[in-house]
Amino acid sequence: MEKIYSLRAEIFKALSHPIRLKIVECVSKEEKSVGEIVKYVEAEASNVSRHLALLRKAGILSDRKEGLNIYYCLEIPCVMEFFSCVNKVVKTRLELNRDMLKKI
Amino acid sequence: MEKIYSLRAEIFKALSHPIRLKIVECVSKEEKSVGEIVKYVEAEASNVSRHLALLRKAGILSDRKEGLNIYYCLEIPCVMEFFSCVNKVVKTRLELNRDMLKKI
DNA sequence: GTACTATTTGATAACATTACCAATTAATCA
DNA sequence: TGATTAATTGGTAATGTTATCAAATAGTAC
Repeated sequence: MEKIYSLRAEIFKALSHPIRLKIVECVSKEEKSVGEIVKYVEAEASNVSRHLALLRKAGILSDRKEGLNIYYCLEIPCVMEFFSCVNKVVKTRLELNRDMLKKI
Repeated sequence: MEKIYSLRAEIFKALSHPIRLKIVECVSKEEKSVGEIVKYVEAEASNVSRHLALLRKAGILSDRKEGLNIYYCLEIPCVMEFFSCVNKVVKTRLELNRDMLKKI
């Protein structure tokens, strides 16, 4: 398997967790401190910290230190364009479920 | 965590494996039989079969049976638009690696 | 120096994913 | 019927991911 497919897969893997998707949404408009992100996603700080590190390592977020705070922002804004397509897939799946329900 | 983030994450998870990305590429232009896909991705048939099932379950591929063969095709063409953005991230990462290399 | 706050890291246990080989199903045809 | 081909499924061991709690780091202010 050519390496390029693995490199691409890593980006999708970085986006394949609900907390990480919520983090991406949180920082998509403007940078946010870790504290703000933790409040937004409603998860344990240490857990969020790991997800942030993973997103940074994948190249999706970048960070900046200022005093005690660390601010994260979306490094690759085009990632946001994924969501309308993903919502389309999700919608189709939910509609299929609804149609199956009708048949019961 | 709202359910919608988990549903979205499942789509990304389905795309987060090199073999599955190669499968998506393989069937993106026209439907292909499992045999053709197996040749294209150069992996074990049983392995490819499981990846195909996963992509179908996620709603990304659909399948059609004809005689002994099963044909898969891309159900959600907009997925292909992800790749130019993903390549951008990959390129940035590779450039960072190159720049680090220069400093050694 | 101590105290305080923000964030990350270590250790670990629970859980999920993957590849492999063998066995199975399903369709076709002689 | 049995043989052949295409594809999937069962079992399993190896590997990877995640959440949690405690501990550590790093910056600020006194």
